[in-house]
Amino acid sequence: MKILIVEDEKHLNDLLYDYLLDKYNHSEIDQVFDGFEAIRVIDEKTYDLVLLDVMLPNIDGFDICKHLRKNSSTPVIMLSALNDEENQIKGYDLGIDEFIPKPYSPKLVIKKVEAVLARYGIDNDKLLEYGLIKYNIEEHKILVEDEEVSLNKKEWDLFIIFINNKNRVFTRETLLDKVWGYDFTGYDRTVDTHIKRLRQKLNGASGYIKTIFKEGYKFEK
Amino acid sequence: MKILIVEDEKHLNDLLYDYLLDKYNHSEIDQVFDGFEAIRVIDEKTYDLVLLDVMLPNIDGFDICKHLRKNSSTPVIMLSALNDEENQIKGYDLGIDEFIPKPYSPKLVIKKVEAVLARYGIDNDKLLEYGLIKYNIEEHKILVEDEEVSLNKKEWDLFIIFINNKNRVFTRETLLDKVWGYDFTGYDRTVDTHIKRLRQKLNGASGYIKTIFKEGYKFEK
DNA sequence: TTTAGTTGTGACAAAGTTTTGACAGTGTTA
DNA sequence: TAACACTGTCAAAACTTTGTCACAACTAAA
Repeated sequence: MKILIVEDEKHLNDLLYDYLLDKYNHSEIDQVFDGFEAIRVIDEKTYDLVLLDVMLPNIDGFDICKHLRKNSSTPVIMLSALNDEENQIKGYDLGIDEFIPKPYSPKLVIKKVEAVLARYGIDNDKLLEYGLIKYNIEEHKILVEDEEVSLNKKEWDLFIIFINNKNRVFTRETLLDKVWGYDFTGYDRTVDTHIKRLRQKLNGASGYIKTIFKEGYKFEK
Repeated sequence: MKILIVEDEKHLNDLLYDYLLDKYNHSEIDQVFDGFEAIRVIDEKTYDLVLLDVMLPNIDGFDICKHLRKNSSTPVIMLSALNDEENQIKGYDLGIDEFIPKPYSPKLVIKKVEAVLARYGIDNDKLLEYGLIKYNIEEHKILVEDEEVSLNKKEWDLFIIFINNKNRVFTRETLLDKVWGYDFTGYDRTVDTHIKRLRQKLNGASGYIKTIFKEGYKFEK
């Protein structure tokens, strides 16, 4: 699940963040603090839900909502100190899902979030996402472009290391230590073979495993 | 930056989490609550720092530390209610970096965290910047005017030397020694060719590599 | 302005690395 | 036990990187 919090008061933003993380603890929750940033992240990433304050530096919540609605139907919960009917109506006209007047209790916000997510049938299925890949480490499950893929032990071990250490370059030797164990006495090309097999299974996401010539491999979108 | 908190009391764990997140707000901070989990995540992911409680369900902090030290030198700060000299000594023998007796103030913990990270020269791993160039050595990544550029090994090695020694003039001979090694027996114009290739890839920042006629090269905005 | 010495550049072949498919050994399961 | 899946090794193929060279472009000093 991916949730974006747009709120310029750091304290409130963090409060929401903590409550959401507590409730949806394997989710990606992003925080931004002004209108420009909000537009930037909205354009880059698709969220399951946006919590949107109205009064923001640079671009206000209404305009952000307008922008968002141009090409997405992501649910929006609007937070506002401007608790008058006119603003609420303006919000609903722009297609928001809930309007929560300030001051609010975080618990109320969580309730509304649950309600909205339920309404859209979005459930907190703990599938994490990285580009084309969805995965759940606990359930040992991985989907690539929504197709379930089954990995062998070594492939899975490699995958876990990569997904938990995105962007980091691993030498073959390090991978051997981590996956095969310190005492493995074989040949370091073995890593290549398993990388090959993992790449094949990753299909469209095979390119996420990058070869760093003469260094090793790294995992990156 | 990646920090792991191992502490079984949810309340204390969250408290540390909040303080750390506030201080290092773009970092990945993971929380685990018992010994088995701790071992699992330690094996999967490489952290920059581990905060480790001693009294834990399943496996205690000392054994976790032992396990961690088998193949890593990640800094460890140990937290313990067992505030006797013997336990502190036991901890330091296992290679921990700091020992903080409970009860502690979160602020003290943050201070110690800062101190340990500084001691190891670990900084909040954003992309470093120099003029038009952004780079992250660990991730083997370089952006020029926000476009990612891929460098070959030799180009990368040259780049690293330059970026770490801005303004310094290097003779071809010095560069050969540093990049190619003392035993390279080739021709010193090889350097020129690689400089050419590096400049081409640096695009708009190509002029940062200055030719010092009859001396060599230097790197400067 | 000329000249000798330096540096920049494109092409290319050699050297080195990585990818890949095949195979055999090992383990697992029914 | 037979069928099957998983793993490590290998060698050949595919691909990248590298060093050298020849010539063009430039620099500095006479």
